[in-house]
Amino acid sequence: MSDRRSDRADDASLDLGLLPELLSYQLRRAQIAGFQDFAAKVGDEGVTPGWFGLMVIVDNNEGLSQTQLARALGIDGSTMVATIDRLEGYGWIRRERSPHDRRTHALFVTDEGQEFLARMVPKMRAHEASFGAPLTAPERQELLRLLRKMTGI
Amino acid sequence: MSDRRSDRADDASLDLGLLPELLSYQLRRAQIAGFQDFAAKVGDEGVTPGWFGLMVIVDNNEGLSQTQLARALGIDGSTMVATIDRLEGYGWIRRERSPHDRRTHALFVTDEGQEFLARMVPKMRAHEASFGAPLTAPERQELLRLLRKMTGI
DNA sequence: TATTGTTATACTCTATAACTATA
DNA sequence: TATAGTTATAGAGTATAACAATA
Repeated sequence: MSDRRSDRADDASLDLGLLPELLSYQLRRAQIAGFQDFAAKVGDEGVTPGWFGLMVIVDNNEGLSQTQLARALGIDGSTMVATIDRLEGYGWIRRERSPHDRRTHALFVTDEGQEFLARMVPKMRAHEASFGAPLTAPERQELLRLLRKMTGI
Repeated sequence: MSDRRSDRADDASLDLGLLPELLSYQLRRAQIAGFQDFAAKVGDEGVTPGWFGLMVIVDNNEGLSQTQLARALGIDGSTMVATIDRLEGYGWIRRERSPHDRRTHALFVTDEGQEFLARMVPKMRAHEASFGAPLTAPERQELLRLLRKMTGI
């Protein structure tokens, strides 16, 4: 390594300019930090936050369609296909032709999917606890309130 | 559309279970909302929040290396190459062989890049204002404080 | 030996467009 | 005509591994 001080040396010295005062920037940083903590505490089966959320929504809305699920997650229906394919391949989600509208696939969490969720939920709560650990309980609630207020409920 | 109520009808009725109480979930939602507002208010030149942040960091740390920049952004050095290639192609960033260590590329914002930033920064502030509009000024500051506290400064 | 930047390659997530089966 | 799901395809963004130049 050079000992010339005219070369910038350690990364910690970088000046982030106006970034730290931007909500967008701090939100992105917090979300990345959350993702990394999730990967360490929850993601040992290769699961992502998105997959976890998808499983929870199907579990709480049995029989919903792929289109409804895609809308709830804000993604295109074509994107949903491969995701459900994989989750079905893992045996966690089951597609069923709806008898009322034979175009739609009603989605269900299988027994194996229930076991997966039963394993995940405590890990998810542990992740929440460790990720939110720097905050007091009222601060954590206030953060949730402010985030909800900003995005509109 | 079916009139059978045994089919789930409107997406608004979906039950999100434990998700709304999770910091990870609300952070992700807020970040997505922020990204969309950014795209509407700032992204008219096809720029992303990541590119904007990169330009700001180079602007505030002229002559830094690609490796330093990659570390500051938390991405791999190999990923940085194509990004700098494009930004160089747009004429916003300039690579220069460092005379002290001829392996490294010192990065600089070009005059055109400065003009780009001069156009972007006001748009970014407008985006911040509209995105944070549901919050009062003290709430916005408190949100920033809580996010910083959680991710460790 | 180690590091910087590069290339080749692959994987994930996302979208658009065209298609089919069905409504 | 319109909608649900599918397929083909493409574009970002990311990573790992191997490499040349340089330290």
